[in-house]
Amino acid sequence: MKAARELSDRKASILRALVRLYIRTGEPVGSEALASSAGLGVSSATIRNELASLEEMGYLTQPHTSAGRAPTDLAYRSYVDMLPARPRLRDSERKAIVHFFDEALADVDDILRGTTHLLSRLTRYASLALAPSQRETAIARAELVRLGTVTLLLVVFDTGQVDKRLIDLPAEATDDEVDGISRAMTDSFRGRTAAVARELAAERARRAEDPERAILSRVADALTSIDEAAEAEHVFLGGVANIAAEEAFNRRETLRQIYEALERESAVLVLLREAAANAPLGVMIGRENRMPEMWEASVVAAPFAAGGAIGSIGVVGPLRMDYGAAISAVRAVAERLSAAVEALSH
Amino acid sequence: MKAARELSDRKASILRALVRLYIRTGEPVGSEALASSAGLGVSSATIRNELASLEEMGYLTQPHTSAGRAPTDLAYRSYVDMLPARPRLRDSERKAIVHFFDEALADVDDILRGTTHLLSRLTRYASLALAPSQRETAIARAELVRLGTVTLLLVVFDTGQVDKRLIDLPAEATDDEVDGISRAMTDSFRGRTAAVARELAAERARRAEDPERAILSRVADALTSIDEAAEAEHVFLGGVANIAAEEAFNRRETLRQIYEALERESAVLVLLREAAANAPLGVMIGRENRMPEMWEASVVAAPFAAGGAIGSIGVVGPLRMDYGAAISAVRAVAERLSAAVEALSH
DNA sequence: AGCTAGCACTCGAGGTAGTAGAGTGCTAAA
DNA sequence: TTTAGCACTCTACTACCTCGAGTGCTAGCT
Repeated sequence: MKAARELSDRKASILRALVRLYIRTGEPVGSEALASSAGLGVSSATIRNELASLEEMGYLTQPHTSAGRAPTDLAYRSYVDMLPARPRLRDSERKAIVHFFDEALADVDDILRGTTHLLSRLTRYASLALAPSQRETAIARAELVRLGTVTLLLVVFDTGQVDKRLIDLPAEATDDEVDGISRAMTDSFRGRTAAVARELAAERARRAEDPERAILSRVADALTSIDEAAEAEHVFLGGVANIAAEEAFNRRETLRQIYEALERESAVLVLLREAAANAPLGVMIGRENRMPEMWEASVVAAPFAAGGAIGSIGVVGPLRMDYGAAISAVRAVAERLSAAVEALSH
Repeated sequence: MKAARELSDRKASILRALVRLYIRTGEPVGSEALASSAGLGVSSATIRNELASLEEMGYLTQPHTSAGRAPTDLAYRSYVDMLPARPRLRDSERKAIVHFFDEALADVDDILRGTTHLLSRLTRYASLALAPSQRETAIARAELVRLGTVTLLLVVFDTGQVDKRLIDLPAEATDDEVDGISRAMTDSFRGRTAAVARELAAERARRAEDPERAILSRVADALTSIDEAAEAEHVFLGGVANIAAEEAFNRRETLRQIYEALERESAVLVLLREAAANAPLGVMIGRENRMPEMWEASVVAAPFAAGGAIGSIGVVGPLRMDYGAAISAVRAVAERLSAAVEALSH
């Protein structure tokens, strides 16, 4: 695959038409089909010459000599880069999106869960959502709740997200002591991030006597864990059956790998974070993905704002996905989502 | 398919051997293969006669005249019923299970999430878990947390599970009023189920003045929702890539339907609840499942005890799953799981 | 009465051969 | 530089054949 020099206008038009056709049919496209499709105004022979040239440049492949050409990753990349910056959305889709976000009150997690369903209904691809990192989110309340033999550290963030850890308190701690520490925590942690709260707890532990010392150091450990998990725990998937339904994933092994990757939260995290790195929207095509399991797939993702933090949503489909539709859907949903999530915190 | 009369000993042996072989190879089994397999002590001709008879009785099908026989659902059913009541577990598996449950402290949801991974690693099938219904679980703490414009109703159950709902309080409610109600709630809801708490809130709302009346009636609404969602919200899946990897699901459409069903929490709920209805373990084979989407699959599931409530875990695999292995794994994990969850609440 | 060896029969899997047609690259003329 | 024309290539499809796995049935044996 050679370096991607600038394409002539005509090459670009031909490439665009070819990719469009290939996305629709999934069959290698021949020069004749291109000539008779929308007005390129040149004969099939000319197109043949251009196709040979495009192939040499690494944009196309030929399954065999007497077949048409299929796009390479590079071709999809050019195609996507040539798409209009703000593609139009069908009315019915716009309506579905607006309707969804008019719905009942819910917290960020609920909204995101719903968003994945919305996105996969709109696009017929699998969809992903990554909640804004709670690392930057302030704690609204933190407390200890005694349950039988164990105790629960409960942390409520300003976004309405809740995280919790079981901790094992020393047997000699009385209910009153625990309640006292809980009340002190609630006051001093409010408005801080989990990481800062951890430091506060650790420091106070250092200066305290047992059992308070023991309790606070367990709390600090749990807060470390909460801080670390703050990103990973809130990954949502929707419409994964669309992957199994997608005929472009014709090899069993491909299918398996994709499902395996989607099941690893850490993988989804990386995928979404990289794909949504560019505002307002990013597309990762085939081998542009760092994970080999996703080399047969493309990801269209967009970040959304939530207070200071950033979340992201996206869809996963085959290389020959309908990029136009996916981009407009993801983009429109991300915009509405930003608005909805921002509204939550004001 | 005729009624399943009692099988002669020889028919039963032949059937068992055939199913075992078919599970291993996935190919229709012929009389010769059966004769040369483990000691039935009769010739292939005799076996042929028996096979013809078993086919007439509805236990076997023949893809075409010159092929061997494959088991029907009925054959799998007999096979499973013939399996030893308490199948043995391999040492390595027992060790993996014990090791898993020795792990760190976690709440019911975390344990179940981990359990699905454990089960699908052990069996190479997809696995499901359904948390014990919170309908019967007592509330350990309930409170209102103000977040910007909205307010969060937070409910912590004795099992360590947490549920929450955003509610929209009347603008005229002061922080003090909300705090007062929150404190009163915490005291009066402790030890009650969500449904009972709802009644308490509703009744108190009837006797109160605005804004308390408004607040309490919103709380009652949210509690209704929490009570309703108490079962549905805690469904866990693991190892779903195993479904895509399973070559027995050779039709695209089958694969799609299974993924679609597993994505519907309500479907998984029904599936697990029905399959795990019989203690210590239940098996639903193909068309025994109520959902047509699952007619190409089997479910092995077991209930586990959690205080008064019952949860369940299970695996989903092809009709020709290795029932022996699946049953022993599910059973062993369910037993350990019961112990681990019970330990949490004492 | 039940079992089994033997055998004719059936039918799909897999190989070979031939054909149609889609698509190409090249050449020569406009 | 473009294009009509054409020879060439290669797959998909079909028809046909053969092989062999597996059957059901019959006749004889225990």
